[in-house]
Amino acid sequence: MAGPFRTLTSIGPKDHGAQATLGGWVEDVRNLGGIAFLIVRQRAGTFQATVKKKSDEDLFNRASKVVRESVVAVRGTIQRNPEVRNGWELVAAAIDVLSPAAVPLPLPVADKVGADMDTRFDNRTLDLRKPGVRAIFRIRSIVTSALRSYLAGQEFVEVHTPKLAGAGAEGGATLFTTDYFGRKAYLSQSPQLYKQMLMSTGLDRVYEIAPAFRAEPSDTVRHVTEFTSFDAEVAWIERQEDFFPFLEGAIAHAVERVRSEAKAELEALQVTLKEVRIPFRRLDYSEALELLRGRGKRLRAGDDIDTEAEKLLGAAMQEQGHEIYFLTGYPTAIKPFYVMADAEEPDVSYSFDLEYKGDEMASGGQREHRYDVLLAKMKEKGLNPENFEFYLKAFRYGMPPHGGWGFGLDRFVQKLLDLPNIREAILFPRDRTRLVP
RNA sequence: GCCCCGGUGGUCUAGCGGUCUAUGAUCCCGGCCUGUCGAGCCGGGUGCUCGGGUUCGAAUCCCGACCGGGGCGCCA
Repeated sequence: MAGPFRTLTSIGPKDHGAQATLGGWVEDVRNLGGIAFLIVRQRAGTFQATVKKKSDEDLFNRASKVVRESVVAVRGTIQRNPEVRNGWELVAAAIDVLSPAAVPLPLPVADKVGADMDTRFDNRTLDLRKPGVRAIFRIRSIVTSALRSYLAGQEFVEVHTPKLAGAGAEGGATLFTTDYFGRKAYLSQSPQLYKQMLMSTGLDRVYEIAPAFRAEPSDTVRHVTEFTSFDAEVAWIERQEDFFPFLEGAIAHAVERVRSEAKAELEALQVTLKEVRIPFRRLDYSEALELLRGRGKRLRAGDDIDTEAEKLLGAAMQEQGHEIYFLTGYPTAIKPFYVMADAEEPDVSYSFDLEYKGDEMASGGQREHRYDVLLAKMKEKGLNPENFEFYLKAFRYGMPPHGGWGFGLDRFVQKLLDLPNIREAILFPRDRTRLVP
């Protein structure tokens, strides 16, 4: 099927002499006096349209005046030419400006100067015209596709839980509120409660890739107020390690797919991806404290691992060849009510964080499925069970043992591609100050 | 929320009390050029975030506001 517009990738020197119409954004106009070149950008790269003054002076004059970044359709003859970058050029017979670009551009697209992040996000659609910026989102798409196909192969069901909620997940401090026909509603900060509820139904392996909202006024390169969470929950486990292979497999598969399917994008970003070896290293909390002590950082048993400690551990693991590792056995006291405590040592919980290049990618663990214990822990954490009746109901009539994780997709893409800021991995990021575009 | 740093043409920057009628690049406009591909050459164009203060004199120093970048806390 030959549409009116040909893609650059469908054309080569073999088409020598053929008529074609190509569309794109004019990246540059070079008028050399008697000959002019339009460098036109498409999804996959650029092609050159050539106009000679002596063959069509009117066309030559109009071509020379096209404003950069305008959308044009160029009709002409494909001419083989080894001197040209693609090995061919389009000798133009007609050039239509389908949509002119205004002057000046608020952001340089193909210029030799950069732009600040703020300027770029204010003009994100122009920013995304740059091949390196777009490459991030082609890769992100491969990642989500790989996660889905891997888990589908493990008999997971993809689910979608509500993002408007009448009660918070684990408290209330970090929730955005909104008006719901005169009632107070919240934007979901996590699918945690819902995916657990599903474990009581027979949909015993579920995952969800969806937005989560946090009203934390965080101001860092790894926090945004709206992020994409890759959550999963697995029932019929005996210990949390039983579901680790699913997370490991999904990540390894995603990296492999990116390595094989995004070679051009990785090159545009100047990123080399190493193969991910599974299983990942498991580092126990107490082992981590000892390791930190050896590096001059003293934490008392029960303390949370702060950012400095996290970076130190990351460096230590990296030295041992572990770019990615599980940090297991966090103190029960610093974990939410739904995590299960160790049967032998109740101060230690069946929980973990997944660390990647010094940053937290995921956290999860085995959940408390015993109704009475769950209820007691909820009260212990100062939560009112009445607000969670809808959730507790799922535990009252038979809940299998289960566990799962929440994994930050944006953060993963950031670290995978060594991006300096999580916002780079999000098309239209939302942070403390940015709500537009 | 706290701490550090910063706001100069459309964009990215130099300057950090007078000689700033503000640097350079990119961009835009005009001119030259028939093979450019980071095109080249010549000429021109646009700017000190805002409000107070210090000073003979402020882009430059001080205070405040607003905006931005980074760190911490929190976490995905």
